[in-house]
Amino acid sequence: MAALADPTRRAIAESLAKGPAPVSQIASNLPVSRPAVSQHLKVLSDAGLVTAEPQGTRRIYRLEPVAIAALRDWCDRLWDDALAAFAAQANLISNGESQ
Amino acid sequence: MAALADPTRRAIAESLAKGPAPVSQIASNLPVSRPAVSQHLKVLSDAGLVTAEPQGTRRIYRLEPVAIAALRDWCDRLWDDALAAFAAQANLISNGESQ
DNA sequence: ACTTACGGTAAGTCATGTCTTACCAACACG
DNA sequence: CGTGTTGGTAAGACATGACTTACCGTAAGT
Repeated sequence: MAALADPTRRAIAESLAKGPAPVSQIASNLPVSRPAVSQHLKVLSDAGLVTAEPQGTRRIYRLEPVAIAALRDWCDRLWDDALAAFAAQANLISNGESQ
Repeated sequence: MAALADPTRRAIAESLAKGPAPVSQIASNLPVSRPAVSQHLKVLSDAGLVTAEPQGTRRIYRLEPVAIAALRDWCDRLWDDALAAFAAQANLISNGESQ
């Protein structure tokens, strides 16, 4: 999740969500140089968010759906915990809490 | 979403998911000083992820569920796009693509 | 084989962010 | 009305990270 902190990396992720692409194509839609994109892709790859498949001199990067699912699960857990805590507090109040 | 990049802030968010708390209580469960927590809370507050309610000398922070929902929506959109792209490519192949 | 395109890596610069200590304001309580 | 507690802010040290240019390896095509 820390891998998606950088706006450029989020842009890369959103770009790859629309379909796999080689490095140059990704870089052409971004305001940074190609080596910068390579470095970002390394971070995303280390985080397991993307995978690369060599195809001749090109490397086709694609988004890894299971990693996105894991991220969504984290959000869901936070959401559920927050709701449970809210419900618990609501019960306390409805049971006659002193404020 | 960039606000949740820092591990300490994620820990704060997870802590607040279990229920509202004043600053000192949050800081007592973390390996950083109280001012650091205050600064993190400011970032989270600016991002709309948490809200504060003054209560005497204390300030009770609580997680903002709608912000969590927005985060989850972002994940869902990424997920849906990735699946749609995958399905589109699968259709191309099944229709007899030359690769 | 030579050339060209693609992409990863190294080195270096520069900005951003995180943490600390020190200080100050505000509310509650004796 | 002083005293203690709570918490936000300032200043500064320090690390981390993002970007650039330059370079090199590798595969494809003529």
